Amino acid sequence: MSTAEETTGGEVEPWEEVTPDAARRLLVAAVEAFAERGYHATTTRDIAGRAGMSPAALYIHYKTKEELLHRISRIGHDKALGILRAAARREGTAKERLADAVGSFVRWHAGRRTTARVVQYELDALGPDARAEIVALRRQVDAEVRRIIEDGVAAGEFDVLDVRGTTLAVLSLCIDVARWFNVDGPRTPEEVGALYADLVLRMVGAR
Amino acid sequence: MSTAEETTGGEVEPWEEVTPDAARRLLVAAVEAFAERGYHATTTRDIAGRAGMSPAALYIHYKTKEELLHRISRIGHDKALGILRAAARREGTAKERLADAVGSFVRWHAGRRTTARVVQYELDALGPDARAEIVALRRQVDAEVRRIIEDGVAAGEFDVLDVRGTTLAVLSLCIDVARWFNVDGPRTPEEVGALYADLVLRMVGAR
DNA sequence: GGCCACGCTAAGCGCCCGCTCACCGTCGGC
DNA sequence: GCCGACGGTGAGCGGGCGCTTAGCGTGGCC
Repeated sequence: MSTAEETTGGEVEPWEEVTPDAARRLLVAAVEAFAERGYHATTTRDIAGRAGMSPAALYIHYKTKEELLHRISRIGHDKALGILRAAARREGTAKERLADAVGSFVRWHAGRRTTARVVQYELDALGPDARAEIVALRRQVDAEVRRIIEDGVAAGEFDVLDVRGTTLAVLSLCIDVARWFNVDGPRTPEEVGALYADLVLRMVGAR
Repeated sequence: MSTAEETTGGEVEPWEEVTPDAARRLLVAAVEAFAERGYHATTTRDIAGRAGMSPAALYIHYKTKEELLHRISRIGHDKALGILRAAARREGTAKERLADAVGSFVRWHAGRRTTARVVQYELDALGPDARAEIVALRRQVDAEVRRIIEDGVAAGEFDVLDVRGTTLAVLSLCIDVARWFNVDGPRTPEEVGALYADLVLRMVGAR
């Protein structure tokens, strides 16, 4: 989890773990298509076309279109969870850790918006088994944030009435960035991350 | 805009303006189907079936499947905007108005979750003209919230650095309720509305 | 009672979907 | 130089999609 990977410029194509090369190109094409049009509105011909291959090539590397979504969702959630964990488990006060966690989580959702959009909003298109696996990962994300907030409350740093509800709201706020963030808009991922870190510290009543 | 309409129990079917009866039944069926599976994954046969009609019946009342989505989106946005306006334009301090606006807006997104889900998350499925119309309504929603925050800042009630950014975050927080709210979950729409009103007042640094 | 207007259905058209299959070019090992 | 393994293609299958059309039952009006 290097800092280079965590920055949001997108210089590092973050699908290096997907091999062989053709499988990665298909997966990147699928991410773009799913993010633009949604899973159900995307055709396998469109994905293959973006990857510069014939429709049949897709089925050499993936059993079905759904498997593509599953792989994207799995890898994306792993990445998001890793980023959050790195911030949550560093040294520092609860306030510092929460600001860091929200900042980096938001930077990822804004900077890698296409991936985040698929990961966060196409969950329902997965079958029951795959969905269950992803839901388990989401619970870990929730637990990570909740723990920071609980630490802050215990240390007297935060003033929170409803820890679970506030955790939900904080995550909801961060995740929804993937819906509205516009690459051509006036804000950089860094700016949104800083703004959101401040807003979340206010939400938890950080002193 | 009676208070009865604004409450979230769902006793009042809010599609009374849609006539004749068959057209309303089809529209209600479409809302349910779109909310469950998404626009693209919903078939016209499914909608007609839920309304107890043959597939062809749909086309007597609506030109296309997209027109159904457009009508739903238009009516839903009108409703959401009306609810927000009623709260935003009442008498009271900026703090009271903001709490009221967030509370009622969130209660609507939670209590009428199926409608809100379609309205907020299926925008991209509309064609360019219909989308432009809806986007204009969204700008009015944004302007309404921004005005309360500006009023509060001007009156010295709020402490906000970035008014546009904070407005965006507040709306994002409210809208995303439609994604995660679960009718069978532990929270009522009223509870979420109250929690969120408190969180938003913290975000704007209300004294 | 005759008749039309209207709401609806049964059947189906043309299209494009996800996916398959028979086949092919290339490249490393002997 | 031949051969199998492998990654890829062209063509196309079965099916379900959005939508249309011909025709039918019924209720209101004279």
